[in-house]
Amino acid sequence: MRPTVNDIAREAGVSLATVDRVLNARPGVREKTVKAVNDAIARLGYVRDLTAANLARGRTYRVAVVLPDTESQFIQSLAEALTEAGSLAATSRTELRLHRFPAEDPHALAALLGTLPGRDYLGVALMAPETPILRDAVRQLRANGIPVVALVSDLPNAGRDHFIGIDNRAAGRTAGVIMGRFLGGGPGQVLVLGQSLLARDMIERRRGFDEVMQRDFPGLEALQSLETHGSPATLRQVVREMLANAPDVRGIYAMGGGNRTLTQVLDEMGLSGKLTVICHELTPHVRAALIAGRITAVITQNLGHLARSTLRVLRAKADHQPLDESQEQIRIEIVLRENLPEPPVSQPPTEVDQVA
Amino acid sequence: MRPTVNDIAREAGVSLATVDRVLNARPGVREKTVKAVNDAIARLGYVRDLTAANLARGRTYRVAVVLPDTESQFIQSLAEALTEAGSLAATSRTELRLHRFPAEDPHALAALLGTLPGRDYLGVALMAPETPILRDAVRQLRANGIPVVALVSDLPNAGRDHFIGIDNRAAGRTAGVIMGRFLGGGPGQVLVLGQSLLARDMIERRRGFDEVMQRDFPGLEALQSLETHGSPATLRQVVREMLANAPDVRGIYAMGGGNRTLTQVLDEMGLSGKLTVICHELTPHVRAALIAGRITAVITQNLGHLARSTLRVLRAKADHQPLDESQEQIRIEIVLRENLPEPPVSQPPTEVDQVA
DNA sequence: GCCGATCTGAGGTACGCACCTCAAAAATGC
DNA sequence: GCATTTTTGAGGTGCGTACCTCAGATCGGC
Repeated sequence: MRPTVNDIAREAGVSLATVDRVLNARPGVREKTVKAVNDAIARLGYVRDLTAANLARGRTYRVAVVLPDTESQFIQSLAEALTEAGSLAATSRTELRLHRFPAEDPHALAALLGTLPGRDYLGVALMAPETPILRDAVRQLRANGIPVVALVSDLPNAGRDHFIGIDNRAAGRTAGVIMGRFLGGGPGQVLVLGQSLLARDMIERRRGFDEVMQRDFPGLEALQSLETHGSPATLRQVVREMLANAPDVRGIYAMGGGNRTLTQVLDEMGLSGKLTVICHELTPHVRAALIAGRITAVITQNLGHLARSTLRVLRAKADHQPLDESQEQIRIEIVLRENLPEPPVSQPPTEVDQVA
Repeated sequence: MRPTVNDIAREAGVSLATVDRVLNARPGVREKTVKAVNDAIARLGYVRDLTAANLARGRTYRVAVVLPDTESQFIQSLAEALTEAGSLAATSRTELRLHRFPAEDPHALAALLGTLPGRDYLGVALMAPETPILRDAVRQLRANGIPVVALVSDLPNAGRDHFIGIDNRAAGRTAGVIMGRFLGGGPGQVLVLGQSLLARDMIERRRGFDEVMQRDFPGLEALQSLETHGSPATLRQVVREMLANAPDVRGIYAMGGGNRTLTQVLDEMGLSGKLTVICHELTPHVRAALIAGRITAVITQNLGHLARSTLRVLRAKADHQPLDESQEQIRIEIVLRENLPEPPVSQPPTEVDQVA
């Protein structure tokens, strides 16, 4: 049998109350006694039973996730992954609530964040562009003792407690190597598309991409980034224009968003399968395009891991416990048609228990 | 507050004992009453609190992991990952014990497996070649009510309960595309190395590799597999011989093991960085070789995920609970120098609790 | 309408821990 | 050595569930 608090008390020659004070870092215990208890713990190899501890504490981890209300497949998949992770975690006293805010309205976002402290949340996960207003709102939350983690896109200057997502610069480098290698090092030109050159993740991807292209593939020319501002019409127009005027374009790097429109345009121009197309995020549409050969490679992150990591990190932060960094690191995945993972079956709500 | 069994009892107009019987599928409850209880559960949105349940049950998940005693870096990394996952899971009443068996001795393995039922194990994870003796031993375990999962290399004919690892055929295909693309489609020859052509995973990787090479890269010729039998000397000899006689070799696909020797030989021959080298498993040595440019790409699986998945699957099997298949699927990861994840810091044993 | 068989209810104990109170003991200041 | 403060002990309650016992209710068959 594994040792319990009572064993510790006996072994250390103190009472259960004292062991409890030591274990939970409550005041009123002499240094000497603390040491005696810790020695006993070490000697017996005691491991605290967290399930029992949480049960006794009667604690429920209520956590808020705040996402923009964009209709993009990526956000939608992310929301699904989070919801599913939340429902699976329900058996371990964890509750996840999703909040959406108007994508282009920082004030609405700030207002939403302002209401959170009153709702008994133990932590907040947030995906949003880093505006000054947001920074203040995040600081406010943290001042209220609510840990904040940034999701997908980092918020370094807002003082978030943790960032959950990939290293976008490395992701850009990865896209660069694949593009360069797949094109045999050149010669040729590469089109680069991005929603907005102001978003932090886009900037970093572009920087990483250029790094590799310049260093390793001087024979290839990466053209200036084209901004699409999330508008299909704009995307359609700039791509058509560029491809018509630049016969040397052999590859396209889509740094974010608009993949559906992009593949459509390429199809219309009869270019599907003739260019090396690399994009981000394995959404259902991208998956199909990959299988059909319209997209060559995808740089992506596992949204399931991201969602579960979010819950784990927020719980750890709420408990002031250290993280298993290696588990929380989100990998930069390279997906080709050949290593395409099975599509996640969105599970029907189940009555059955799940081991967390 | 979330509803408890007591709330269910009140809502259904029955006693707590009856609710308990329904929840745990114990006999002695009329159909009608069962339905009443289930209705109440649905109405209140009751979710069983597994932590409390396990606590009350006083259950400890004791799990055995059986690995060959090979000294390879892969097995070693795997053992480390398992140990770490086990120590992190200790707070949730889970105990993992590692057993090793002489790699080339199926009888010793069978004998070891035979002793397991007496040791109060709730499940066994096993990495071993599928011999007839092993098949019988596995059947014996399962006849004793102990679930068995295959690790890394599948045991389909032994009737394992689950396989935890990558789809090796798809992994071979992935290696194939990268090889083909990186070599610009040819012309040229590709060397293929494997420990033993009898091991199931090697066969499948080769099959997948050939599939892609033949279909998509007819300009490239994949040479016959060279067997190394895990012997550095053999590997050294065959590689030297082949490379000396085949000037058209532009790539090497190492299907498993011996990566350390391989990079050494290439170094000695002055070929490092001149060939496209693709191997499996991101061990510390392979990581260094990747950074140094001696290896081009690695097809790997995340051993941390694999270890955690092992524990989750065994617990679920022991509880006769369904799995979250999408979470348990081990991905085929492609690692280049550019998307190399941070090395896992092997954590010092910590006194602090971890949320599971 | 009686009998045995089958269901159901009430209540208890236990799991390992958190957290509370009150009083007793020990250490400390003067 | 006394008063004061600090440390410690003993004990209790509750978290949500499992599992056990025993008595009472209901059912089916005849």
